Amino acid sequence: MITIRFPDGSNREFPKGITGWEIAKTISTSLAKEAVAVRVGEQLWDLTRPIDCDTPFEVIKRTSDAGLDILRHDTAHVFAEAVKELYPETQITIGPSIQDGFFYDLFREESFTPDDLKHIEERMHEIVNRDEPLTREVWDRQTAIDFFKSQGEFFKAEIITDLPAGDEVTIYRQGNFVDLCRGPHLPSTGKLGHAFKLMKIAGAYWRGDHNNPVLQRVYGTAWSTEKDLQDYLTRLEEAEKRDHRRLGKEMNLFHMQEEAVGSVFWHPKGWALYRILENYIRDKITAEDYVEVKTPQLLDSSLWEASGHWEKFGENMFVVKEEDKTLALKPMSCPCHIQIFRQGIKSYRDLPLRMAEFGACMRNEASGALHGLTRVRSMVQDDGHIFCREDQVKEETRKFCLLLLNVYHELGFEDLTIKFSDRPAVRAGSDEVWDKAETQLEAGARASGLSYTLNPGEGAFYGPKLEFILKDAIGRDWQCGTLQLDFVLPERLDATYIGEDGKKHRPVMLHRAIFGSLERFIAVFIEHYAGKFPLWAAPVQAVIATVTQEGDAYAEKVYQDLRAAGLRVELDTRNEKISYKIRELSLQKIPYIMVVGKKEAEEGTVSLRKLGGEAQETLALHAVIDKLRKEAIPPHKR
RNA sequence: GCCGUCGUAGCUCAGUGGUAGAGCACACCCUUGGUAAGGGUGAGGUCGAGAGUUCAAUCCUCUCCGACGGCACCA
Repeated sequence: MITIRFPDGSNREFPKGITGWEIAKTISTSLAKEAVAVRVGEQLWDLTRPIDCDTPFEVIKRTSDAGLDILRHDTAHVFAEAVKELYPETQITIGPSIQDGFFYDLFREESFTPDDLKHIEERMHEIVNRDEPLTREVWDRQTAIDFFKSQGEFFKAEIITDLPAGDEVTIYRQGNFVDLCRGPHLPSTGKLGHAFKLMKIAGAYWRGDHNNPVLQRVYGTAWSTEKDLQDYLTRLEEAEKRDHRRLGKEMNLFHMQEEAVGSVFWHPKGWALYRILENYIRDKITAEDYVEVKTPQLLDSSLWEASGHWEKFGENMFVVKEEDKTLALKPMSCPCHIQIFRQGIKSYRDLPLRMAEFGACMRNEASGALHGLTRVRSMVQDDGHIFCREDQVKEETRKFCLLLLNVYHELGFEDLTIKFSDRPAVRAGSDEVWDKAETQLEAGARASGLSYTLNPGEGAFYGPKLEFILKDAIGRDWQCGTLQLDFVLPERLDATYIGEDGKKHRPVMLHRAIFGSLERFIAVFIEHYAGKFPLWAAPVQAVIATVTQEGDAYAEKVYQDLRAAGLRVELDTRNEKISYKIRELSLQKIPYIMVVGKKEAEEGTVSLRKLGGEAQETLALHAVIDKLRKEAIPPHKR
């Protein structure tokens, strides 16, 4: 007999060699039905694998995270089996589970088409219906390698060859399909169910290296129930509706075109939003004793050579030849800020010196990297550099973190994660300097009450950094804010200050941004609010819409009064029915519609309708002005 | 940059080896209508660019440009 310990702490005895599934059945049939695997000690095991010794034990249900993971992995196997049945010449490589589903990387001369995916998906459903048992086998390594080679599966053979020497080579068999896999898997394909769907085909390099062959990657989604699948597909649709590229067009905020790839044409409403956010952040940093500067965009290559950018990022810089000179458009503002710092002699009394710029930067991003406003070639950073002494790093870090948290909070973002990236393998500066830098940056982050995850080895070559990551509506993470410690640039560009001792010292430089780029942040802002901006940030805060021409004169007065009160309003006196105007203005996501007709003109009122609501309230004109003015106060002035 | 898909009216999209169509938007007319689409008429396109095949190309082939989805990249 063996003793099985359950998660609630209870123990029970079972005969040696009992399977996890059998144990689950003794608890309840519904649990056994929900079970996809079991946890035996630290490991996840197949339901059908015999258990030989005393162990902590837990049933993994299909709805749990670990369970879903197994389901998705199983779906990948069923996918691979279907592919091998339909297109036997295909080599299969890896097929892991990922967020919301799985992917499988395939090698085949011919491209898979969307039609092929349909056929594969149909075959997958058939395989599920066949209810093929999955069995686990432990193979000798060389046997496995030879087997896969004999099957023409050279990628698989390579994977096995590269497995760590001590690892067991386990094989899973389902029907005629044999695959290398760590497991665990469901007892049979029938248990998988039908809540999966193949989504798209993409290219991916073998082992993620662009020197390797390109494989065809098929993405699929898989869930424990068909309802979950449906919900997921609905979520995708909803996310698409708030895609900033779509809303940018629909709301007439901006556009992009062939002649300016990677750059933005801001339309009046988009530019209004841009200026509102720029001015907001300007207010915030001014209150924190930043000084704002503006530096050149076109600079001689000698400066970039001195700063190290030429060597390290030259490929991403736009270069301009001018007679005997070589100039480059700035990809970032830091070297320029050091030039300002270097003007005149700085004293330790001048530190910390917080220098900010809305810096227009150009980076020659790879064409495939461009994406709406989130990845552009021409952008404006809410850049800033804090020049300080080493002993001021902690306090400056703390201050910045608090400012950033406050800004994100005021703008409505609460879902924030932080990564602390420490020294990379290739770096400048001594270990002693890095020790100090990491310790202080960490201490500063701690002092602000932030929790963060470690991102080992991902720091910049000149110093460790904090990355602030927002989650957008589609669930994508966006790195917006950043704080980077830099001991190298001040050295390279020879920034000094005079210390208390009367001698020259090197300042430390903190590179920092809250939005990152205005463009990217606006994209995130649009998606976060699905275009329904808070009143203070809405480009057009209200539209006065007339019912008939009888209301025109009064509507004009309302319009002028609202404008005089500092509100961004428009007047809609078109010859259209009021319901038509309401529909159109609602689709434009105008926060308030003010309906003005004969009745309102006589009473000196407006009928106010809030976006998303159906109820209206009729208020005196002055009351409406008060109400909107109050609501339109930016968060930092409340 | 790489792999794949796509590019037709301002927008969303249909379509065909014999030089094109819908809905919305736009213009004009009728309508003055009270909270998510009133009606009529009209204008609008070198079918992304270039080359090739063909009697004939928006459609087939190739090259280029761009967009989209991934991959790689993201100081």
